[in-house]
Amino acid sequence: MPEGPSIVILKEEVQQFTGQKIISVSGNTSIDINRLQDKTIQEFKTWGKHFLICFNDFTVKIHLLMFGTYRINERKEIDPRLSLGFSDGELNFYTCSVKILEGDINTHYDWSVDVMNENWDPKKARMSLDKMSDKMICDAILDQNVFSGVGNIIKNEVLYRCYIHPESLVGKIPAEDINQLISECSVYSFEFLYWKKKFELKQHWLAHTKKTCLRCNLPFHKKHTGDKKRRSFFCTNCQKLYK
DNA sequence: AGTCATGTTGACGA
DNA sequence: CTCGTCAACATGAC
Repeated sequence: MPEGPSIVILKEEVQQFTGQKIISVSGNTSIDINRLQDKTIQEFKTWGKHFLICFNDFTVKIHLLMFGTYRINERKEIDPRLSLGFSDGELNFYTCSVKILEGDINTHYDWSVDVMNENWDPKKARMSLDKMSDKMICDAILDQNVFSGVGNIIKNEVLYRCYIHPESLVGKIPAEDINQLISECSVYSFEFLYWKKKFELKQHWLAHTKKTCLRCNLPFHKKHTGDKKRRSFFCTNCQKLYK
């Protein structure tokens, strides 16, 4: 379900509850949910794939992992991990990780590494990559401390767009290409958001799950690459391997 | 029907 | 203690 853009959509969809008081709370999460009772939501935020429900002096962090889902003013059959009731609606989360972050949320997150945040700082990504020269780019792009919000789909699409083989070593990729990769991580994330809202994300995939390269018509390669062993779809004819 | 995946954490062992 | 590996979690698409 979730890469960064999907969590941005979630944030937009729950805006009706900003400033609302939680009048009932339940769920099978292990956190102390009583703490949320009668609290007012100050703000919803996201940091990459993290969905943040901010209160005065603490924040509930929700991570949907691979299979998490949510419902707004609806319920699924299964028990919610966390359910928040308001005077005029409810918000339900299923099969996700729920944690509490104490104090000022700004002390927990560096917003400048989130590719969809207004404070996103490409130069910072550049500096981080410079320290990872022996890593494969497919792993570096998925590093949430460098490109928060980027997931496996975005990884495959960005590498294809930039003509870079996923197993290329970060330190061997020309500076110009690195800069383009960094830029595309953010640019593609916003395109992902735009297409996902129109329910046409998949039809815009050029690499992810594809069997043939639309540029040269040769078959794609599918391989679990890097330390993370995540699926990569790539064209060895069009995407250059720097090693 | 069985396999696999848009992800991360924590336990365990070397 | 630290590093690396891997199981665990849990749903739905194909």
